[in-house]
Amino acid sequence: MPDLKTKKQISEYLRKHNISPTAQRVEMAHMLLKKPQHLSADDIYAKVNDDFAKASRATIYNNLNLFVDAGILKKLNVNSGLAIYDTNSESHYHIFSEESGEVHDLSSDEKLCVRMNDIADEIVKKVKGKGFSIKDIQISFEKAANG
Amino acid sequence: MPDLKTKKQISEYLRKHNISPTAQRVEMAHMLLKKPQHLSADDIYAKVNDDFAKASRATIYNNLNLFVDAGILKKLNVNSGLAIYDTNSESHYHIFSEESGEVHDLSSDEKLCVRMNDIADEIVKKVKGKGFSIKDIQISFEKAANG
DNA sequence: GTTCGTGCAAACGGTTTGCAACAAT
DNA sequence: ATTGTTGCAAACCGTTTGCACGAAC
Repeated sequence: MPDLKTKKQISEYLRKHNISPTAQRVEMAHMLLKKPQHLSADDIYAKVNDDFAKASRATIYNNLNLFVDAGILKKLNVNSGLAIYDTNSESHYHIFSEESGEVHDLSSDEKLCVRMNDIADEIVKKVKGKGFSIKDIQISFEKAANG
Repeated sequence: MPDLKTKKQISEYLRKHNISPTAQRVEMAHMLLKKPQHLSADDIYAKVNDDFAKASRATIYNNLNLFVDAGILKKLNVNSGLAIYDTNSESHYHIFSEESGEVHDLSSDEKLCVRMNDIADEIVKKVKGKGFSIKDIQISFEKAANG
């Protein structure tokens, strides 16, 4: 993850991914990539227009898809039809709540991450033999109950 | 899982879950519960109307929600906005493809299941301390690549 | 002046809801 | 007669798309 503080750095980063750095795209990338986070399209729309006020919903969606195709973002389908965009393109495992919609990287907890990688490796081996590879592992949680 | 072959058995089963056994509901439950399977609402609509021809989409959706609330079915949100209904209310872990939409129970592979339960137990402990419990673990795969 | 990006509004697809007709007690 | 269920069509919500306007090389 390169430093992406200035708009110049963002522009270069986008160009490196074959995306021409328009004002809207730079603004989006700047907001998104300054830290690892999980945001819905609507969150992104709101945040971008909070301090810029110049990107329509269509543009947000178009550019999010562009970023995803370029590998800058990951699109997660964690709960009921709402897409979440993950600005950390390195971590692969997620824990989330269907009720609240919150999403966390499992890798932020080292002990869990190690074990997740263990189990993932095992699954990867099994599945690979059949011509597939693991794309993501998602764990959903809920408040209390069902212990 | 009780025997659910005859319509009489289905009716009793529904009543046991406080659902009055209308013709449409019995027909749906009969088709759904005869074996463990993962179906979309549209699959269910098509299958039910294949050999019965008398349940509208609204009724399918209404009754699916009823079944989910009663704990007869589990609703999975595995990929892009398409709900999948799981007739096996016992297994908790799934492996699925976002491209094709196919879903499998991880528990159908014993070795994976054991390891999944190991890791799940560990995660459950961690998460429980914070007032949460694990609801589901989902693993998504894709064809080849990214090995 | 051609190419590419944007913004609007309309379309889309899966799901839900309001309401009138219809059982079933 | 009341209660609950169905079916239709319209509404819904997140997302995509068509098209005309506008910016950039």
